[in-house]
Amino acid sequence: MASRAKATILDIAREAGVSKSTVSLVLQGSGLIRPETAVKVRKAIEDVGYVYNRGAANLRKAHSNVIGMVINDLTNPFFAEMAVGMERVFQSAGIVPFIANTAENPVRQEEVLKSLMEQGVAGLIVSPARGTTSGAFRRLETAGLPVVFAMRRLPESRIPVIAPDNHRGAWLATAHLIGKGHRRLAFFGGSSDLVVYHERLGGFREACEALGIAKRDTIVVEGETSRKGGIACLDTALAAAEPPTAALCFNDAVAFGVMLALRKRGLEPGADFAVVGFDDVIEAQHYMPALTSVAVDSAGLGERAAHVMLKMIQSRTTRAEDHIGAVNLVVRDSCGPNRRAETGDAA
Amino acid sequence: MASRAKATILDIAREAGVSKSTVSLVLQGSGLIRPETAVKVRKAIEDVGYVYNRGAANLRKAHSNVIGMVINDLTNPFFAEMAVGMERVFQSAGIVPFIANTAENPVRQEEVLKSLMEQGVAGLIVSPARGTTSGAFRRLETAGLPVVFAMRRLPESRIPVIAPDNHRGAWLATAHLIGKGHRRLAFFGGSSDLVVYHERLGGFREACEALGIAKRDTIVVEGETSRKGGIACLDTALAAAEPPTAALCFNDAVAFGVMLALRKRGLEPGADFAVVGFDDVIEAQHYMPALTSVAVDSAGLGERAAHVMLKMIQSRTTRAEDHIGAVNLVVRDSCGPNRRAETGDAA
DNA sequence: GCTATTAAATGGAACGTTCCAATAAATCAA
DNA sequence: TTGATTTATTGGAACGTTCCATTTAATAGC
Repeated sequence: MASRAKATILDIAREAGVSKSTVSLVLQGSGLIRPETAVKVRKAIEDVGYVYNRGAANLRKAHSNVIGMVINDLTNPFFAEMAVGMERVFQSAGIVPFIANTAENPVRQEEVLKSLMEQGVAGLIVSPARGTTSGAFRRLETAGLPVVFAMRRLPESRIPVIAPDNHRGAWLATAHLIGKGHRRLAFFGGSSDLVVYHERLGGFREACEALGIAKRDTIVVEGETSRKGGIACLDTALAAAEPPTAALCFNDAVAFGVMLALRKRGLEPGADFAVVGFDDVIEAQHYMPALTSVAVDSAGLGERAAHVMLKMIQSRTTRAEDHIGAVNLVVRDSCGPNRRAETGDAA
Repeated sequence: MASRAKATILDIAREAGVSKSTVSLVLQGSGLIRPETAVKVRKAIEDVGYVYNRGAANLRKAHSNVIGMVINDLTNPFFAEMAVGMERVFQSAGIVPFIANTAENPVRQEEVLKSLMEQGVAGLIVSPARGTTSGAFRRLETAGLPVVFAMRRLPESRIPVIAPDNHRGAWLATAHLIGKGHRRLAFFGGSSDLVVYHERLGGFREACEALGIAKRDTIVVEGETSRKGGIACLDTALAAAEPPTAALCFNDAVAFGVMLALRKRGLEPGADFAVVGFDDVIEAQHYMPALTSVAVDSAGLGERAAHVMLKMIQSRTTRAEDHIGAVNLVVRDSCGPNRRAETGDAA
């Protein structure tokens, strides 16, 4: 009947006519108490509207069952899917993940990290915000808290990372474009303060070199990793003297922007200009034309990251191996007719 | 430096040569301590790698600065945007929101709610999972915790709700369709265990009646609120003896599915069959054809909900007024040529 | 009947904070 | 000087749990 002050274990004890220790034992499902007593206690718990105070408990136990997931952009379905993947495995491990969004803001990230620590989380999975300084994680490392990075890494840091094989993904996509006969290629979107950017751009560059595209026949346009960014990139690139005929985009979002901008200019994505995305979000297959993209299995990587975290917590270590997830190119319609359907005239 | 055991306020006190009370005062920025002392203490805090234990503090203070946001589907951009809107206002109020995803699973929701309560949150904003029983919130109500529902409401519950004007939105959309000359209309997607469903369907029904469409010329197909669901709905509807020529969809996701299914049948959305969505997610304007949809301003509603929560916490009440957000129909290309560009031949 | 053994329940200290009441030191009024 | 006032600091109790060491009750062995 909801008395004003919050009910505690002592209220239950009084109600049930036992000691607080007995109640505590019941709460943790100990087999030491007589079944009838347990029933009586559980009834009292129900009656007084008790809610367990985990903060008080952690004061003694020191080991909480919550872990924090710090995500740089929840509105990007790519990261949302990753988060959901993580949740799945934590749930079945009886761990409650709390998600916090940083909106790519390092200051916000700092706050969020602090809060999560104060709350006494058992571990942290972080997809760092753009522009994060590695100093931000020193404190967590010295605190001995298990931390793993997902999707993104920091330049010089010993924190384990779960991420896709960005280099190879970019390589595959670039090779695909070249295989379609394109000779002037662009790399659109992203910015150089992201390690991922260098990985993907590196794959692009290496594929170009290996397959005989001169560096002067490539153009790299940095930009926001959003539709808006993609639109801007295309505009910049097409203004060049010898504009590219195909682009590898940092991101699916950028790719969508590029396709939009193409249409606006009366150009048909696929036929007049080839575009490849990266991440393969669900929308990719539903766009017109369907986007060819590098699939990275974000949910799978999320699950992987969660498993690594669980293992770290279990073995009370702060070290773990990096995991580089396999990628594969999903060929759809945004680079022109599909190879299988072709007679093979693409040089 | 990282000594093994976690540093406490007493370690700092020892390090700085003051009492624990002094450290506590410094921690909460009290003006009572001499500046030089404060500096000394702050240095010690840094040196020992101290992390504040909010659990212990809450044991005395009882008022925490974290609130929980329980979201039914984070992978739906509509809800993700709402969450981000909430975050914005909480951030500037110095409150840390923890997000938890229920994936439309009432059992999961129960767990998440329990965890959040145990963690001692100051309030809860919930977008209830499908099939939530109102009993799930009784406990929270009796615990005297401020709770507000966002976007969705429960059948018989006195918890304040922040939601769009679903009835009016559906009415507007339906009227638009009828104004375009359609005489056989469909309502696609959603299921009757959602209150929102009844609101939107009600608007649809009322508009039909008011504007002279007989009930037998309408068809209502329940279905998943996803692309997949939309595809299924269209298939069902077109199999009818006198199939509809236009549809109001429960959801943008459903609408995307319907457009996809139309294309697969060689029908052109807009020209051969009109479709209107609901929610107006960002993708709506980027699809081909761009989707006409009822804009509900999810981020704005999120902000509104957060403000209501803030006010409730401040005034330590558990009551608040409902807020019904204005909606408006954003006319794009999925219902055929735009009125303004027309000569007016649509009957 | 008496002691051993097992089973069930309990009191008390500890966890890391906050905050009240108390002290100590410095300043002021006379 | 003495007492009053202000400023800065401090000890200790309390918050709601857990868990160890103990007590109490029940059962068994002889």
